[in-house]
Amino acid sequence: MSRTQFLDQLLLVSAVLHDDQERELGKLGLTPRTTHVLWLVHHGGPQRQRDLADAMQVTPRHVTTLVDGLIADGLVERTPHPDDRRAVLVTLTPRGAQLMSTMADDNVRLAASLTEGWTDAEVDDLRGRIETVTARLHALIEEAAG
Amino acid sequence: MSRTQFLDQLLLVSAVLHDDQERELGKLGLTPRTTHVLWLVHHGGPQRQRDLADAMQVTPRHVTTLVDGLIADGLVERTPHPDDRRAVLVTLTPRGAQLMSTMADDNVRLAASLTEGWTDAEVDDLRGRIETVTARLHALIEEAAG
DNA sequence: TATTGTTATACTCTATAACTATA
DNA sequence: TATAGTTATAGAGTATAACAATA
Repeated sequence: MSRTQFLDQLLLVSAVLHDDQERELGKLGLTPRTTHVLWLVHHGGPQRQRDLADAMQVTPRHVTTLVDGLIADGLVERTPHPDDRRAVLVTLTPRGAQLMSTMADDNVRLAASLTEGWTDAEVDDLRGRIETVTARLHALIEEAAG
Repeated sequence: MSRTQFLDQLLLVSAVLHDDQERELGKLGLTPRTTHVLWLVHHGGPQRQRDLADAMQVTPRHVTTLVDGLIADGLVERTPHPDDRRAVLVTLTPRGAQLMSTMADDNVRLAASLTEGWTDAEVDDLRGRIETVTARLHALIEEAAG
C-alpha cells in the first residue's frame, strides 16, 4: 500500500511541476518544445536542425516550425553551416542566451525554496533516491520495448 | 548547486514518468484527458459533464468530445440526470470499471518495482519528502497567482 | 434570466509526403 | 543515390461563440 502511495505522490508532484513549468514558459511565449530547442542549443552549442529533430524525437519538418517561431521571437537565428551548404546551424541570439541564463537563475531559486530547511546531506540523499527511481523506470521501459 | 541538481533530477523523473504513462495509456487507446475523465468518474462516481469540465479546467464543449470518444470505446455511458433534465450523468460501464481496476493493479506492480529493496520506512520517508516538495510548490504557485 | 450540453468554427501542435538544393 | 530543409496538406487536441432545452 505504502509503495503505491509513494508512486501516487510522485505522479502528483510530476503533474504539478509539469503544469507549473508550462505556465511559467507560457508567460515568456514559449512552449515545452521551443524551450527544448533553446535548451539543446544552449547546452550543445550551434546545431543542425536534423540533430535537433533526432534529439527531440520529432520530425525535421516540425523543427522548421519551431525554429521559425524562435526566430520570430528573436531568440535564435539560422547561420550557414561551414562545411555543408544544405544545412543551417541554429544558434542562440544574445537575447536567447540571456533568456536561458534567466531561466537557470529562476530554477536555482526554485530549488532553494523547495529544499529550504534541509541539510545538504538530506537533499543529496533525496536526489540519489530519485535518481535510482529514474534508472529503474528507464530499465523497465527498455525491457518492455526490447 | 546540489539543490539545483535535486530539482534537475526531479524534473527528469517527472518527464520520464510522464512519457511512460502517456505511452502505456496510448496502448489502450486512451489520452491523458480521457484517462482523467475515467479517473474522476471512477473516484467521484457518476458526474455531470459540467462537473468534469470544472474539475479538469477544460471547456464543457471539450468534455463532450472526450465523453463521445469514451462512449465509442464502450468505457462510459450517458444516463439521464434524475433531478435535472438538462444534464446527463457520465457513468462507467462494466468495461470501464474493469479497465480502471487493471490500471490500478499495474500501478501497484510499478510501485513495487521502483521501490524494490527499500524498507517500508525508507519508502515512507521518501514519500513524505516528496509530499513536502509538492506542498511547497503549491504554496509558491498560490503566492504567484494571488 | 441563468445554466447544461451541443452545433459550428477556428487555432495550435504535430505528422506524412512530395520537392529542391546539395552531397 | 542519399541527405537537409522546406512547401503542401492533414490529423489530433482544444478553444470561443451561438443556440436549444430546461431551470
